[in-house]
Amino acid sequence: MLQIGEFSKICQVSVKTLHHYDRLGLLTPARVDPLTGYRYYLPEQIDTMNYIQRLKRYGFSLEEIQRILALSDERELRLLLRRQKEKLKLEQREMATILNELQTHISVFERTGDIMTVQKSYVIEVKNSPVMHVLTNRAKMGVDEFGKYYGALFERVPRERVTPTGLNGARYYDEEFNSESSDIELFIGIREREKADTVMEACLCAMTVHHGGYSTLSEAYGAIVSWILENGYRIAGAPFELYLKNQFDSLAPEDWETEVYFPIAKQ
Amino acid sequence: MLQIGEFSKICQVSVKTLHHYDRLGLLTPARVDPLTGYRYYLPEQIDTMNYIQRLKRYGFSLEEIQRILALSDERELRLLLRRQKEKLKLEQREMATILNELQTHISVFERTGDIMTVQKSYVIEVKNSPVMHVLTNRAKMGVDEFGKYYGALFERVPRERVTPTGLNGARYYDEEFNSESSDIELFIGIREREKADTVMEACLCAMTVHHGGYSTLSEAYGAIVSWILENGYRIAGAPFELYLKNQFDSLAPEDWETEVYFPIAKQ
DNA sequence: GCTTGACTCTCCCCTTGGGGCAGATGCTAC
DNA sequence: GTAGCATCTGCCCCAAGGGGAGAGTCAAGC
Repeated sequence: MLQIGEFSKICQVSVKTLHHYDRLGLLTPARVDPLTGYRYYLPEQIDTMNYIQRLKRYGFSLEEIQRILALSDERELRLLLRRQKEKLKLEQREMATILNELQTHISVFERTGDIMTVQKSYVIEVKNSPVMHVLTNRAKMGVDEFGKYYGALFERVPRERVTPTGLNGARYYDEEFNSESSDIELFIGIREREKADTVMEACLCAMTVHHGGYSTLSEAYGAIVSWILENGYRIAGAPFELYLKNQFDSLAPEDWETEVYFPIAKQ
Repeated sequence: MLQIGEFSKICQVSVKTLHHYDRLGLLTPARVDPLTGYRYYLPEQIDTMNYIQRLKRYGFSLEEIQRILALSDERELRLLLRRQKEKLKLEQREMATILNELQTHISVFERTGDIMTVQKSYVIEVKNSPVMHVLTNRAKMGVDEFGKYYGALFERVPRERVTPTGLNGARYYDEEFNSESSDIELFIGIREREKADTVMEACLCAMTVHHGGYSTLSEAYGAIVSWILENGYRIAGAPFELYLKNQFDSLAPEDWETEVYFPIAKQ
């Protein structure tokens, strides 16, 4: 039997951590002296501890680790490991995108000497939005469910024998930016006016083109809104985006292009 | 002037976050009504908010961001951005290593059907440690200062005209594994017995070879210690490691090799 | 047998970046 | 005048522990 200090040294974790895991029920000592409360561990528990540390490195939370330890189904475990791998890969790609963004930022900063240039370079245009015949799908959704809802929308294309124009986008009705549940209307442009759910008429808009991944998209929104406020217009409707170039064109995030439109009217 | 709700929508951050930033002094509203406490923001503050979100994506903490916003020195800012880039790159490399580890784990698991195999594959040997003549440097250090202290040690090689054998390692005296401050003795093996600081005599050891990066090294320690406890030996001295293959051989972490030695004696 | 120092216990507060809710006002429109 | 939002402050909560206080425990030395 090992005292907590010895066990902690062998496993290279702090005593605090062992207390914590005991309290969570994640790794309870083999024996706890009922009089003194001293914790005693068995050598076999070193393996369990190493396994826990390993799963922690893989990015599982302690709660998930606890479930994994209690798991008897081998297939389920396999599934969880694979899913975690995909999650790590995704994080890695996101980190690569951010690194790219940071590199761009540094270059622009060193060239111009202004730290804000990189996010102020939006050219705002006032023009009529294009007329579009669209299939639409409006729902309360989280931004992570975008793909799911878009999929459902695209399934209608062959079924209803329509021809996509390639102009796809989304309109944000309640702009709370909850990110977990917003009122979003997805749409895909089609040629056939008579088969469309809606015809989006032209309307006067302030718009700009956003280059890059969606994490910086709010900067485009900010740029347009401040332009509107500073130029004597007011927002006259829900804003929408058109996805000109994105991941479905097999492009890296830094090459994506998105048009952001805000319907406006003179004050 | 914008109310907090409008400002929050434009910047796509929650009202809670704006309250939080106000309390931290990170982004204070341009005007706060002294009677009602209502916060009012200027359109220009949208840029600041976007800048903050950008720095947050780059991985700066809110405290760091506050310092950056207060910064007037352009060179210092450049330095901070570059340093952050290096930090992100390091994280990215670490994530790649972990992904590799996870992939190996999944393969071994699918081949053997046992989730623990991958960390139980240490072959423990009982043998005499090699006799080594070494230059040593014992100090309280954090694991992240390893490189620094090793550098100092290697500078002595040309100065004292000694010939490295390529057997380098470290001995851990106080095995608290504080990771921030441990009593560690670094050593590099040399040919010349008479010029050595210490001669490490052969002693009976339980040892194993660890393959892979150092994040899993504690599993080797755990494996040896449980073997010692289960086989009627006791630990008879401070353990040490020999770095056979590592980053200085331009190898990826998964190809590194480390020998771990624990001096032992019969119970 | 006593003391000393090392080890361990529980309990409470702290960290980061906010989220959620309660109860109280404020603002605006009808 | 009042209904329905918007907003305010204040309090507790999350994960994964860290730090320290104050008290009890254990083994060794005298």
